[in-house]
Amino acid sequence: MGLREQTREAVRAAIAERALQLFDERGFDATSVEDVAAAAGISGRSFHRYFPAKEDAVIGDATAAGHLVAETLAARPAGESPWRAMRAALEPIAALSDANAERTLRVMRVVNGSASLRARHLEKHLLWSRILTPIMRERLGERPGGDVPAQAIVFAALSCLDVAYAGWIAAGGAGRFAQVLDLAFASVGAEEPGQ
Amino acid sequence: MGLREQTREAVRAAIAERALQLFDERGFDATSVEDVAAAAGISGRSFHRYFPAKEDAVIGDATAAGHLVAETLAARPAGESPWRAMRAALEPIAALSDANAERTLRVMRVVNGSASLRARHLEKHLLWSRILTPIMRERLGERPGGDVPAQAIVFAALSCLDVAYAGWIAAGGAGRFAQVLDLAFASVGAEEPGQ
DNA sequence: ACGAACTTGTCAGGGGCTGACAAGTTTGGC
DNA sequence: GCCAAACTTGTCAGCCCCTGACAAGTTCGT
Repeated sequence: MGLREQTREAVRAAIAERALQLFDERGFDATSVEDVAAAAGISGRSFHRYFPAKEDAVIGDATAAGHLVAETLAARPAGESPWRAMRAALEPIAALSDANAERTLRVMRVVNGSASLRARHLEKHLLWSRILTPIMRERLGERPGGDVPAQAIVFAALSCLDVAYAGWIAAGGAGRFAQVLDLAFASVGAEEPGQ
Repeated sequence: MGLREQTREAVRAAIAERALQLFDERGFDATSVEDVAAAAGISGRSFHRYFPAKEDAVIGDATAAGHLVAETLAARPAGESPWRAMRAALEPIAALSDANAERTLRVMRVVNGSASLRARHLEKHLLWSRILTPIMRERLGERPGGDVPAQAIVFAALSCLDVAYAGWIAAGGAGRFAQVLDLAFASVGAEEPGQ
């Protein structure tokens, strides 16, 4: 990686840090891009050269995390039930969330506080599902109904992820996140799905 | 209902109709509020007096449908499994979708074609969940983990609803929507959830 | 050192949305 | 029918998000 790209990444991180701080203090909607840019010492126009949208300063890179989950899912043993495999595929996310509990809580608190951030967050799920659904379909084997079964499992799992985050935040970040995620999965899924 | 309120509702419906038509033809993002307003014979400012946001002309009243689902869920027999009860609670929505298949398909096609419309659509789920979660919690009885189990079931069910819509659209609206919804539910849910 | 590649700020402009205000219309009591 | 109150409408001004274009400055590889 060139030096230029390296500094660019550093500046990017600095802006994101400043942005998260301001959003947490004053609220996402009550903080303009100009505010963030000024706090980071750049122009408003330059902010958008680092982040296509205001929300992206909080959400971060969605693709990377998506592929991490996809690889984990693809590596699960074939005998494992779909639902259990999905839970396992999300383990890297859960582990990261527990390892960086403080920051994760802050981010998710900010995200949950704004409709446009929630929206952007859910678009991430849509992106993930496009990667995960083909893997899940292969795992399910021949079934009628096209992508519906695979997609239903994937989205239900991602819903569990979000519900777990909400529950974890509601508990003030007490306990391990992975455990809350387990509870969410156990509340929904079948070990042996019908059809 | 007063005469004034009646005409207001009629104008509202006319604008929504015109808007949906334009959005379907040119795309949601490529159509400005001004365009819709001009097509409806009003000013852009007046559009926002009928709809708080551009998206609302497509999405419609979210609260009404939410309460319909909530009432149906509350009326399900206590012995029924949570997952089966959720499926039954969505039956009014499915029935409406099948009864107005043409329009439902059009709306969902437009919604799926724009990120901001998808976002608005998912905010509706959030609203519904706030109504449904307490009912589901009561149905589940005493469980550890606060709202997590109830919320996980609710959101997983709403995910199935959306996946079913996507599947139905992908099939060009062939067959009954309720049947696609059944498939989605069967792919995910347990009759007897753990914990 | 020097040209190429990249970054930055400024300016201009489109589009969503809101508050304020004046002009016009409808409503309900008389 | 008449009139005051209530409501609707268009216009104007303004904030904010986001983008393209351009000129000025900086950095990189040779």
